[in-house]
Amino acid sequence: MPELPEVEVICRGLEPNLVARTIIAVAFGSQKMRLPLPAHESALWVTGHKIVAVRRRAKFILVDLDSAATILIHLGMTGRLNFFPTGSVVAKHDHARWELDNGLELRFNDTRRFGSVQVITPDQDRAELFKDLGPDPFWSEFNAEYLVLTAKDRQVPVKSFLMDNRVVTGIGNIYASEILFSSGMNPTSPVGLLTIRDWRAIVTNSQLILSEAIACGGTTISDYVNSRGEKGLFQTRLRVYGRAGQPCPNCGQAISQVRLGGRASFYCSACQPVQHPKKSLKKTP
DNA sequence: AACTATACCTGCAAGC
DNA sequence: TGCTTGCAGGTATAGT
Repeated sequence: MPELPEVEVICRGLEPNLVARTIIAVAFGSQKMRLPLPAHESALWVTGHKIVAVRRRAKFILVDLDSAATILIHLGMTGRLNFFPTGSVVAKHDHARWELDNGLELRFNDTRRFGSVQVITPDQDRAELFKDLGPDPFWSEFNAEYLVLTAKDRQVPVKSFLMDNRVVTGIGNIYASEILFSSGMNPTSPVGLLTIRDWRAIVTNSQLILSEAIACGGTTISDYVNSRGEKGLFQTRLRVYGRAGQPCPNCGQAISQVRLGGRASFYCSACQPVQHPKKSLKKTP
């Protein structure tokens, strides 16, 4: 469900309602998640502690506590975080509940259970936790020079590359298609062929589209809602995602669909032509 | 090392 | 009205 904009919108919605609240009690469901739910002993770091910050790293939500522990939440495809009155009826797929000192409890609901909830204790190495994650699209480290270097001699389709956490975090299946459309790049292009100008366009458009999507409250295709239960609006601004056969907003030609890395990918074959190498890469014997 | 396919889950829509 | 099939916003892993 959620990519960077949706997770960011959820974080911003949670922040004023969580910071300075104390967690009174914690309850977990019994169903298996992608990662095991926190062990019982972890309650020591959570129960009776005050929330000091709510942050985002990649598609993770970090809830920092005054115990110096952090609750780390990933929403997977269908995860939601919403507030309910304490003691109200628990819904199907509610897997975690944090009771607060204001009569509300925060609930993590996740139909498909691809999400995760972890408690990071103060002794755990935070750098180690995120060591395989690339930069956020809004960081200065995400720039054309970095991308040229990282893509050098590689053949992966540029769309799969943009969705690779180790390269850049937060760009998922919807926004990858949108960013490449805005950049005039064919999603199948092998990354090694892109020029520094291509990467500059991709960096600029990534930041532009992701910030627009945040401003619109994210994209709701079927079930995404923010922390107040409201849908996003960016789905009305999608230009290619989910629009196979419909006219390209630029040139009117029918939008094409192709499967890359097992994911549906949308593009205009006129506005996003296939890349051709400028020079032959063939070695002369 | 780089790349691809698959697995993990539930729910929904489309096709028969 | 069922039943089957394929597909969905993510990511870790096993295999080529």
